[in-house]
Order: sequence, then C-alpha cells, then structure tokens
Amino acid sequence: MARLTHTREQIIERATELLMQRGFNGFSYRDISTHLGVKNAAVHYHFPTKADLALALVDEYRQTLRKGSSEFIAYGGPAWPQLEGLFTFTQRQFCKGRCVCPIGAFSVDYEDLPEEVRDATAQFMSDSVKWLTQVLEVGRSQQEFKFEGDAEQKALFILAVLQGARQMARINGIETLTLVIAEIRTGLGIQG
Amino acid sequence: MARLTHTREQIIERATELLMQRGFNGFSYRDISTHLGVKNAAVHYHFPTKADLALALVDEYRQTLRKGSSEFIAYGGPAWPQLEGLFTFTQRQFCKGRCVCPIGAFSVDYEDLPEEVRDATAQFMSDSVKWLTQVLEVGRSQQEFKFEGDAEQKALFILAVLQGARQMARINGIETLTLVIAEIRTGLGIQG
DNA sequence: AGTCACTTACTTACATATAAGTATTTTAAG
DNA sequence: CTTAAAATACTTATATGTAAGTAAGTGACT
Repeated sequence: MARLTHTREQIIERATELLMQRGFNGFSYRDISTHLGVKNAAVHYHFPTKADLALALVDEYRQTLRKGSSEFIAYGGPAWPQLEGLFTFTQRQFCKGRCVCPIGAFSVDYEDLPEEVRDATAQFMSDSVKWLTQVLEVGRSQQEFKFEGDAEQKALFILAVLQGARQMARINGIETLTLVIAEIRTGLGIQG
Repeated sequence: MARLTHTREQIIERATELLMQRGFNGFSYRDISTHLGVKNAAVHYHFPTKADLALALVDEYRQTLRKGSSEFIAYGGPAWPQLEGLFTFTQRQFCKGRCVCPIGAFSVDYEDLPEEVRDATAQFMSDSVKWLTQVLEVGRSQQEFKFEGDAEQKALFILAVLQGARQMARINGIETLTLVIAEIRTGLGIQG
C-alpha cells in the first residue's frame, strides 16, 4: 500500500507549527490547507473535527519525545545524556520558530478543549513526569546528579522551568532559555 | 465626575478572567457583553479593537502587581515578605479559576498580537525581572536568602518556574504549584 | 465495482467592527 | 437659575470576513 501523497503527515507537521506559534485557537483549517495547496475539505477528510486533529498532535508529540526515552526506561544506562537530550530537544524546538511547546499551548486553551484532548494532554504530562523522575533517580544513584528530596518533585520542578522558560524566551529571546537551563544544571550539581 | 456605571471596569475584569481561562483567541466580545448584560457594541465603545483591550489588560495586570512592589523598591525593608507575596499572589490567582497568568496566555498567542501589545508584554516582563532581581539581591545581602551566582539569572529562573508551574497545575492540580513553590524556597535556603 | 484521496460547493454560525441613532448627564453662556 | 449644546454611554442595525463542518461528486488505482 504505497503512499501516493503525504497530505496527512504534512497536515500534522503544519498544524504543529501553527499550534506552537499561535495556540490552538490561533489557527484554522484554512491556514493549513492554503499552506499545503489543498482545499479546506481535504483537511476535514483526514481530521473530521479540530478535536481529532488536536488528539493527533498530542500523539505525534508524545511519539517524538518517546523515541529517545523508551530505550532508557527499558535498559538503563547513564542518565545525564537523557537529561541533556531533553535540554537540546527543548532548545532545538524553540529555535524552529520561537515557539512554545504544544502542551504549553494546550494548557492555555485548556478549558476550551474537548475532554478527550484534555485527557490526552494530561496523560502526556504524566508520562513525561514519570520518565524524568526515573532519569533523576537513576542519575542520583549513579552519582551523576546531586540533589536532595523527592525525585518526582524535582522532575515537576524541572519540567515547569522548561515550560515557563520557553515561553519567556519567546518574549525575551533565547538567552533566557539558555540561562535557565544553566541554572537547572547548577541545581543538580552538574558542571558545564 | 461621579461614575454612573462601571462597565469599563467590568469589561476589564471579565476579559482578564477570560484571557486567563481561554487565551486571547479563546474569547470574543460577545462572551464579555452577554456576561455583563450589555450589547456587543458597548464593548467596542470602550475598546474599539481587541488590541486596545489587550493593552488595557496588560496595563491593569501591571498595576495590580506594582501596588505592593513599588514601596519596596522605594524604601527597602525585608525582602522575603516580597517574595512570599509573589507566591501568595500566584496561588490566589490560580485558585480564582485554574488559570494561567495573562502574560503566559499572551506569550502563546504572541505572534498574533499587534506590535504595541507585544511591546507592553515585553515591558511588563522586564519590569518583573528587575523587581525580583532587586528583591533577591537585597534579600541575599540581608542574609534572608542564600544562593550563588547572578541575581538576575535567579530571578529569570524563578519567574519561569512560576509561569510553567501555573500552567502545569492547570492540568495536574494545584499540588503541582505548591510543590514547585516549596522547591523554590529550598533553593533559596528558606525553611518553611 | 469499490475504495482512497481528494474537490466543489455549499451551510451555519460567529467574530470583529462600524454607522447612526438615543437617552442621560455635564458644562457653560446668557 | 435656566437653557442650549456638547459629551458620555450606550443601543439598533448592519457589513464583512472567517471558522467549522458537510454532502455530493470526481478521478485514479486495486
């Protein structure tokens, strides 16, 4: 079943960009279709409603992030490359368009979202926290990181900083993100 | 010049709520007017365009935050009540409707915003960083806080965490915000 | 013949905004 | 102190554009 076109993938790609740049309520099907050179209804063909599209976006983002992290969860290994991977990912995403992360965007529009999308977003958050908690715990036990207290609390903390910094960086420039990441490293006893 | 109605103030109040709950693109003039029991055009009378409204909202939020902080800047005094004030403010705002802060909301819709609104948002951010930097510097020199490195970097860091946590709390519940604030205190050597 | 991936052509609804009119209140002049 | 004019705070009505969604049709491939 060889694919003739990649419209579906292209829709997701463009929608992700738009979501990150303008928020979920800040773009329309038209913004997607004109960009791809197809008609509005073509987008509806692949994603009948905007909720369907939103679900696909969360899923896509989850898969993107999971690619690198699933191996760690399964087989262990050093923890700090995992954490650095998260930093790099965050910075690279930001550079692709000074954008906030999809979850950050969704969290602003949260009340508006259909319940399934809210659930998917929450699930994604929960997965991320679990993953980072494990990275921190393993890293601490292997003397890669130095911190006190609950690893899950620290994980929440780090994800919150990244989320916030990415948004602030949109207004103040990327140095904000860089400085904040440096501060996280310091807080974990990692010397650059 | 006694005021007969408070429509203008009520518009700002309601619009702030809506902005925090649904983002700048997530509400319309109709949402405001029906809530107040006036007509759509009444809102346009006070704020001809949505950009005008946005500007007023940033200004309002700035004034709200500045009330408590201007005295500190002018006259000094202990620093930690200032910081605790920020925490309390953040938590109280959140409880008023599980909402993100207006600046967080704007940062998501940033690309969409008229330039004046972007400028005002940036100005607000810059003021906030300046204020918190001063609080941290004074607090450190008075032995209220304990931390190393640049105070401005730390200020950026703390504002980013609060911003991010407030959004995450929307999805995960207020404990996230509480935990994160506890973690900030720890990072400054403050014992609860 | 049927399914896939669309297009054409629409509908319904809402958002933003403006123009013109009205009631009430304030100001300022005689 | 009275009154005319001007400003204030709206309403009614309407224009223009856009968003989301659907029904029915088309052509290509299987």
